[in-house]
Amino acid sequence: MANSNHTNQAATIKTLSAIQTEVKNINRIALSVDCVIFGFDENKLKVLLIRSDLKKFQGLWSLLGDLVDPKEELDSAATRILKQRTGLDDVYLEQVKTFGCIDRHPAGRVITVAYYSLINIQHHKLQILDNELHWHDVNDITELAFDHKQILDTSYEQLQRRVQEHPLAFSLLPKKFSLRELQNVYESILDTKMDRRNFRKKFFAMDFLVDIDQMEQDVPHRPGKLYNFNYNKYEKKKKKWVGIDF
Amino acid sequence: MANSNHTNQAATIKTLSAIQTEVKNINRIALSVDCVIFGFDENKLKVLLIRSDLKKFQGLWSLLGDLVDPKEELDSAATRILKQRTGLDDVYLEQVKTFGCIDRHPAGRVITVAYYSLINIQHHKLQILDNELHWHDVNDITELAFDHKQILDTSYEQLQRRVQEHPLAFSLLPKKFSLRELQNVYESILDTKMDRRNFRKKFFAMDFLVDIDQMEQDVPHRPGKLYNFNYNKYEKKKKKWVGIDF
DNA sequence: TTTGAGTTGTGTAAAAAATACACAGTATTT
DNA sequence: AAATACTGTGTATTTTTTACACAACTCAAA
Repeated sequence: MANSNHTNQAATIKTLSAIQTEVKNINRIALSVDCVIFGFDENKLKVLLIRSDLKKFQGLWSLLGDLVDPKEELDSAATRILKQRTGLDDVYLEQVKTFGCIDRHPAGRVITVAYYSLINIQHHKLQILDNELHWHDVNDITELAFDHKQILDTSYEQLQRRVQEHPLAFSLLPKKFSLRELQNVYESILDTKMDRRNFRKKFFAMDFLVDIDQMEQDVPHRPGKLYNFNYNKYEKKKKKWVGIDF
Repeated sequence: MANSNHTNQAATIKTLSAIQTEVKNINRIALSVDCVIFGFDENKLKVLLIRSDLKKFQGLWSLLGDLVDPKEELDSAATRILKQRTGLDDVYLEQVKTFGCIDRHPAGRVITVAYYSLINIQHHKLQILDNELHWHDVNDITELAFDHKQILDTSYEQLQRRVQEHPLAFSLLPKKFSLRELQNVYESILDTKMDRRNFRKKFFAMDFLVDIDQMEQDVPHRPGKLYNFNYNKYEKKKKKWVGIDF
């Protein structure tokens, strides 16, 4: 096979300069990072999209992405994009998958590393003055530029799996939240309804919620208690595994 | 930020040729695929390694990888590497993560997409005549070339999670297997002991195992029954999800 | 042929977790 | 003052998970 840097002949040790020649001259591919930025508002899971800046996709929305600089770490590129677009750093960010279809980008071979991030829309609202940048209901999206619909779907599926096994939901909420808000996050991400009493029982039993002795404000009904999530306690007590279940 | 292909100024539509110029001239990075090939033998989880063909890492073992050709799909590159090294196609293969540290490769910026695959060592034994290619106990590995130890660790952790939620274990076994062999796979991957009767009960209750009415041969003790895994039945009946659990 | 080693195959009782389910009380709006 | 929309709480039932023991079988070695 052409361009192999490993062979199965014993004792074929390549020099570094030979490899360098290969790396420099032959197999170079453009690399981008795309961020699926999730938020939660109006009891719906949202994703932040921008109008495509490519003529070919004019009118379509796309994820927030950028080329990776050759001197830039992947995670740093994702963090940079987030910071540029939302003004936020210190957000939950996780690599999802790398998408490398040959013809996914009209400009040539561009492979992209997808990340998703979870942000608290309230903290962020100020930043979207730009009317080419908008929050969209995840479930209303049918078409996006490039292969971004596929990237969104994959990220959403990963979020659905992860949110059940890790305390991600809190990243979509303010530091103080009511149990109803928390349940709404789960119900919208997982697209299901849960029993309110059992939901409460479950979270109280976990014992990671801190009752901060405050009540909701400005709700048009009886206000509920507010809680924090205690990440420290979680880190100490989190369980290792579960069992075989498929 | 330099090289941005998205801006937050409304109505900035880039032409395709402008983007093409960027992609061609600036942000090009070499791309490779590395495969973590897991096997199961002697009641241990194994990984297939090759002696590094780079002088800098002479003596160290490394994962099986190669540069991706600009005209090659990522999955195809992984499949190709597997076919080259093991002679097998039609194996379980899954993308794990992309590793992009700036200085991970001595030849310059090379980012690598890691895959893991699960193969049945028996089917494969013939192919390793090459004494630079060897199966190693996963748990005995302390150092590898490049950042391959980190890639292995990440892949192994992902395998541990996945094997509990998906029927992967069967890919490490022959089509016909005994329940003890199956339990040994789980115990070695998860590095734990399980109760034999409860293990059996669980798998029989799932109802995906087919009793093929054959017995183990050539075992130095009372032979057990052999089973197949019924993937069709699994695909039809697999559960959607579980619940909040962390 | 006997014995020891190493395994197979099987069931039940107890504990833990998940589920289903109803009503009185409180803040807000009209 | 009435309507709305939520809060907060407990129990009984079902399901799942866990812990645990023994007789029978095959092979290999004495």
